[in-house]
Amino acid sequence: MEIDQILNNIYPLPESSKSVIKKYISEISYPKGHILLRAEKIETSIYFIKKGIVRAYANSADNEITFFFGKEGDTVISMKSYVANEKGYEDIELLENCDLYELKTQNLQQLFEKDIAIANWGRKFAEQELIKTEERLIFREFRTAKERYIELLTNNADLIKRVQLGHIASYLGITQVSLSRIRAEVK
Amino acid sequence: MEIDQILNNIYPLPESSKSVIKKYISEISYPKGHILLRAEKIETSIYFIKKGIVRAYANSADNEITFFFGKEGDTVISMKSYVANEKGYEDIELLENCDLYELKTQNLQQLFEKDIAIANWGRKFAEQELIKTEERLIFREFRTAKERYIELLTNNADLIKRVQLGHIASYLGITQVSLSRIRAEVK
DNA sequence: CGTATTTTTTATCATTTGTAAAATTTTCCT
DNA sequence: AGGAAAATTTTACAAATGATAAAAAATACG
Repeated sequence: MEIDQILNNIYPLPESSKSVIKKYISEISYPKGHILLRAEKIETSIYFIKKGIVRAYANSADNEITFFFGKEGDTVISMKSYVANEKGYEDIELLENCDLYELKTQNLQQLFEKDIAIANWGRKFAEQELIKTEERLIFREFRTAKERYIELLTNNADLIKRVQLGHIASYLGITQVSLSRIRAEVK
Repeated sequence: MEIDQILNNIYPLPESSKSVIKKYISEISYPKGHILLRAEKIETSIYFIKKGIVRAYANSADNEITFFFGKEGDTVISMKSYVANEKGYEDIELLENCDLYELKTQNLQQLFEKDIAIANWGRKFAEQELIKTEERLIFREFRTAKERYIELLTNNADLIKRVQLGHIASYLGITQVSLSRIRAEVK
């Protein structure tokens, strides 16, 4: 997906503001398996996915939980670094070879102070991510694991094809063994 | 909590921008039990809590889930109405008599287009809500129900005193019976 | 192509959480 | 204060999910 479309999907920008942002955006590719963002670091870049798929996961003592998948057109970001300039809680791993657009947070922050259209673009970006996160938080509680799987299968069939089931299970909030049971039932 | 402090806690605004916002803010009180925002409506106001406590809950076929508590200094908002101008998924119920500051969304949206400091204030507001929501989504998965209860007890003791346990249980993602079992253990 | 590695499935048993209903306590109202 | 209503706790049982181990299948790679 091209950068113009990605920026516009978040919030339509006047051409002048868009070309200002684009001055600070560069393209970069990394191979499958690369860790793009790290939980222990204050990250200084955000990325937009041109091609490929990534996952965000957080670790506690004994287990690892995948809580986000990003694909073409999605933004990859350590929200904690971006918002609070603090270490995040997530690693981001590339699940395929990826082509990315990179933007330094610092440059974006400066644009927020100077260009009101870009400030509102940043506002819309946060608002949209917020809606998505809030919906996930709420609707997870309303559905059983099986229903959540079927919903993912219906709305994001490609995700299930492109991502290994252990990560999907974690994203759904169940064990891989449970997911396997569900799949046997649903078939 | 006074409106100046509430606005500033989100993001420090220059005096000029703050007085512009304050022109559009009025005070209003409602009694315990009042439904401030409704799921079936596109809401046209947002509120800041001067005094009192509220809960947001969503309904599905058979059950109701509380997913947010707001108290002094917090913002009460139908995020779906505010962001997308669509019906939300939540009702907001006042759990005590409340004193509120009211701001019409439409007025705020107009200020976003004209005043860059206010646009960045709106951006920061969404970003901070996003961080809070994301943390809840992630860390819920890492802790057992008992750990989540103890955490709430430690960090929000007043909430447990001010809110009935059925709502607390729902917020923690468990049944009231489960919470009762946990409380018997923890005591 | 064949072997090693990774991923997925299956089976068993233990634990957690839910459902339903009754008992108890607290709150509210006159 | 007294009684009704609401909230909370307790109990017994059922269902869902987790943990563990091992087998089967798919994939990677020399």
